[in-house]
Amino acid sequence: MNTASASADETETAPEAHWLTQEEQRVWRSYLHATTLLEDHLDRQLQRDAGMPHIYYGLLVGLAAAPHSRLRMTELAMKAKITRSRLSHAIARLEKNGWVRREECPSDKRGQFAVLTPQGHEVLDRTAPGHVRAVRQAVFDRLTPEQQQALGEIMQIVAEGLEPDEAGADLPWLR
Amino acid sequence: MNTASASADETETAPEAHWLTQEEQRVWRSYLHATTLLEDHLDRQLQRDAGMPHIYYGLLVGLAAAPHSRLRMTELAMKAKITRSRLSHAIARLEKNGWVRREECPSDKRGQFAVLTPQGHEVLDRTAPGHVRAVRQAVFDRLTPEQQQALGEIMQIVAEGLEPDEAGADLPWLR
DNA sequence: TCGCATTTGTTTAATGTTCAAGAAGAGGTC
DNA sequence: GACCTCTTCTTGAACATTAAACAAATGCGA
Repeated sequence: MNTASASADETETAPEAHWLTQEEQRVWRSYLHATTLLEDHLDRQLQRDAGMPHIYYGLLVGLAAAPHSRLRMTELAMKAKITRSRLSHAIARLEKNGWVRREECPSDKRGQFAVLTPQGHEVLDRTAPGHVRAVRQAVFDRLTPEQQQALGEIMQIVAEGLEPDEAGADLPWLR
Repeated sequence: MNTASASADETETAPEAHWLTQEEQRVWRSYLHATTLLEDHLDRQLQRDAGMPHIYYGLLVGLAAAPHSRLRMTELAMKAKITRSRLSHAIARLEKNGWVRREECPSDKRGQFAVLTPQGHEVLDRTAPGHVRAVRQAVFDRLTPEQQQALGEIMQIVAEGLEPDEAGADLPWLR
């Protein structure tokens, strides 16, 4: 039995609300395969060359892009689309590596800043070219300009759909 | 300093091999945001409704689609695009839940089959509609037919690029 | 047949993530 | 101020993944 296709006696007609059509299935499978393989690929590339997983690398990039290379924990979690708990653990590890340090927030004693250290900057400078190359090879080099544009639009739509404006939305960094 | 943009004195011209253009950066960031949020969303949906993470659910789906609901470990790892080690752990857990059982392979004494149990089937039947609904809401309902088609093509290209035919390719299930 | 590299799958330890709970401060209302 | 609720961030335990090492079987070539 197939748990994601149209029911057996309905070869392919209306996009029944509860199942994916053959074509939708193909698209969805491609999405899962590509994202799984790409995540694995980039994780390995960065683990090998920078000594950290892809998401940790993204945290350093996020800090580097911020004024004074510093961001409140919640802001950084928001940029990275992860939970504050996950961020806490991650920053603890990056701190141990000497790539990030914490600083207290003067205006709000609950708050903490994560600050990129010079060593953190250095790791980025050293490893960014290799990482960009990996992303290019895996993605941009294989797509036409039209496909690149379409990808951007599609992903933005999906991302926006998952972080609605309404209060009470289940966003990772508010959990 | 920005570790993924064109260098400071080059506002935006040729797509320099080692950096992403502004536009490429936007696309890449959208990709990362969408995939991170979607993975989180589906993991939570399935953890809540089916008591397992998304990738485990995918393993059950893979088995359900196979003849006799059974697959060799390596074949299943290949379908799911994961390592055999990861699969071993996952199947151990699913076995403990009673959703999968292992069977020896008669023709190759090293081999093992993973087999979907009746309870495993039952979990899928019970939870598939909710999962399909979540996927629809997050993805297909928000995209035009053209975008859906483009997404399928793009993701297939990326996936293919990451599993080349050459011998010696670093594929998860061969590690 | 022997020897040896390869394939198949598991195991252990280290690492990373999730979940639930909680400490501590902020901010509002009375 | 006293009280309450919400926000911010951390913690510890349970769960999941990765990495490296391994045992056992296969199968190929001498």
